[in-house]
Amino acid sequence: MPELPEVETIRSQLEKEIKGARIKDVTWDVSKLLLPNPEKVKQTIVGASFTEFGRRGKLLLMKLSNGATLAAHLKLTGRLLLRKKGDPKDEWQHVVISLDKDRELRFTELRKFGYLKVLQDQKELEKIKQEYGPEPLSADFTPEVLNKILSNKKSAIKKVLLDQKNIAGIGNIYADESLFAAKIHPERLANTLTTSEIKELHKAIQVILKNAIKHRGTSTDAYRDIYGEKGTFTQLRKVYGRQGKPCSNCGTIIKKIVVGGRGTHFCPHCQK
DNA sequence: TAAATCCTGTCA
DNA sequence: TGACAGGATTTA
Repeated sequence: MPELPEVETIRSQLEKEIKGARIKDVTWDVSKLLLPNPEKVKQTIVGASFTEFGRRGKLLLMKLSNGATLAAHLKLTGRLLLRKKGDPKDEWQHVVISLDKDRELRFTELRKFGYLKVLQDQKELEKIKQEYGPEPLSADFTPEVLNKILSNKKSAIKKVLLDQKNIAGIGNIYADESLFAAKIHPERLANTLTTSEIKELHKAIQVILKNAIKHRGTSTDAYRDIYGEKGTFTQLRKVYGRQGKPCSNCGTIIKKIVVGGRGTHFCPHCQK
């Protein structure tokens, strides 16, 4: 599923390919994917051009020349694909943003949980940005900041990592992978982690997210980049989706349990 | 805090 | 053929 590394991959690819591109038209066949409503989206973005591609957590922020921002959340199965006019229709294609030079930005969504949302102005953009916790790859995300986040939370560390209000951009794959790398059991209560464990976890989060970006994300499921290509971090994951297989570190069989209602993969021997 | 909700392809 | 997966929000 698209988490921080996947959205960051899409962000940088779009920046490279369509910065400055002008929006000519928007068409759709599922209204609920366009917020606040399709007509408003069309009216706002047609005629404008893309000036900047940003990201906050898993939310892609496409800034426009008219001061508005088109925000995209891909949830579990959303894709943004860059195609040429006349290319064969993509699977689950529901929104097409027609650009200059016969290009199309297509939004495909199998489960229809994701959305494209117009943010009218800077104020609306800032309001949404501040709903998230720190960006885990920014300079102000330090072990001390992580310590502060965890110290007053009496719930499972896995749950705390998934809450976007605590840290922005970590989803099920990278939560499990980070906890494995830090040798921390996913059900440990957040406020019981030692200083050195927090340091390890902080490092694991940063190393894993950076490496996943380098490999253009993980494609265990529907995720694809804007060219329709799979990410290659899939081959590097140690626990996510590897239940029943041996741990790469000790050979113990990887277990899958449910934590906070989410499938959670870990090594019962390595993670304490 | 836990469960239901949205949605549909995949798997048992 | 029914259970399951899952991000974020809503409801119990």
